Amino acid sequence: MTALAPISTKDRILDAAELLFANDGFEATSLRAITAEAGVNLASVNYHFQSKDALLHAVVARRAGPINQRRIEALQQLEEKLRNEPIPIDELLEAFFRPVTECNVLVPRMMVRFHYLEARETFRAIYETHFKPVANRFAPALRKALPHLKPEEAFLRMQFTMGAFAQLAAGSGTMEVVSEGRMHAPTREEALRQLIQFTAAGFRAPSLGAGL
Amino acid sequence: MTALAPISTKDRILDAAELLFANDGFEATSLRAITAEAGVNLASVNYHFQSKDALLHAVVARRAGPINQRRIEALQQLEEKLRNEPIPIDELLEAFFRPVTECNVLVPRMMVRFHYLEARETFRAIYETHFKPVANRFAPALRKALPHLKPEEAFLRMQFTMGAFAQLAAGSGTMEVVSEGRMHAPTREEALRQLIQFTAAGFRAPSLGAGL
DNA sequence: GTCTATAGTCGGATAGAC
DNA sequence: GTCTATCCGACTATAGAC
Repeated sequence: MTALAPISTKDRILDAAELLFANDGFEATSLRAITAEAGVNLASVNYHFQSKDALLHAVVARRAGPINQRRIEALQQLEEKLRNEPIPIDELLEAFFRPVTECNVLVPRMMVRFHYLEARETFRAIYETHFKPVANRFAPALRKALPHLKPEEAFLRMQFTMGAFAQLAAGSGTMEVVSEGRMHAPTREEALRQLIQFTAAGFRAPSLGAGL
Repeated sequence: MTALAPISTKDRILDAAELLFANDGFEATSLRAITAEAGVNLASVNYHFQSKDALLHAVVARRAGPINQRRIEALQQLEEKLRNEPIPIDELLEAFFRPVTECNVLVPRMMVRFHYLEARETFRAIYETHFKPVANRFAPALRKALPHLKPEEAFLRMQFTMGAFAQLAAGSGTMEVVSEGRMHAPTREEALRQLIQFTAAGFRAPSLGAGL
């Protein structure tokens, strides 16, 4: 049924915008490119959404909702299973990242752009709305999992982790390009396991103590 | 002497472009914004550089040359000191990242944008010219330092590392913003040490073996 | 809801005087 | 080398017919 349902103009626009925002960035993507990709009329964007900025919000919101819900569900399951005991860092990381890797590939790439590298005010608003609440939900469990780290260290390492993930999400075919075809890209599952292996070890590394 | 030397129009443009490209991105930065920031005439950009793309190349080239030279010098010193023995991964990482953190803060932020997230052909060319040669120079030492990893794993972890660094470089005041003022940002030296601590531990983590 | 047509703005780049 | 003035294309957004 869903497979046969006709795709509305609104959804065609959202799909095209997601694709182009993820691949080319927000500034570099024109509404003309989006409507051409979607096979719809230029004016329909301003009819269904009010502006390019509002379209961006809609594109993010469509994906962020389900992802964040599954993140929180996964965290709740871990909390119930371990009842007050600290959740191992690799399980926390999996709860946070698996919901992202399991959805459309474009989404993480797009989110990465928005969360970290586009500087406009719009992206700040998106961060506040869609990312911050989840981060706050995970923060206490993260602190309990990392008693050996000072808050600043834990925070910095969480940033490193987000960056490592971003790198993974942003790169489409990076491995083939850089290695000039000698290596094959990992599957999503392999990449996720490698990410967790790498970042969990980073989190477990001793505190640097004095200084920070 | 250098402090009193008058700043040429060309350099004023390069400085302004670096600032704005780093903060707002290439697409979002207009030549008009650059010339306004630099306090020079609009037409001077097309006089000194031929186009916006060529200006971008010039902005990157001015910084990438010295940085890469110091990276390779640091690597050579390690190679001479250790004579055929593998270089510890944390020393390799320091040789690679310290030259970047020691220059103007804007540069890494800008390079991060260009290396990973702006999709245009221009950025590919910049990568090929300024980044790939250094990566190739470091690659053998990296392999020797990581005998427990398969090539694909080592490569993937190097990507994670670049992402972690990118996150650090891209965020100006991220820690203050996200923690709502409860934490202070680390100094550059602290941040570098934390980055190396984190990523070196990630590299040392056991291979995941089968699968990848 | 979907189109055409266009307003109004801003972008990169250039011509030509000084 | 530096300016003013301008071309011309591309952009977002909207008005108004259907």
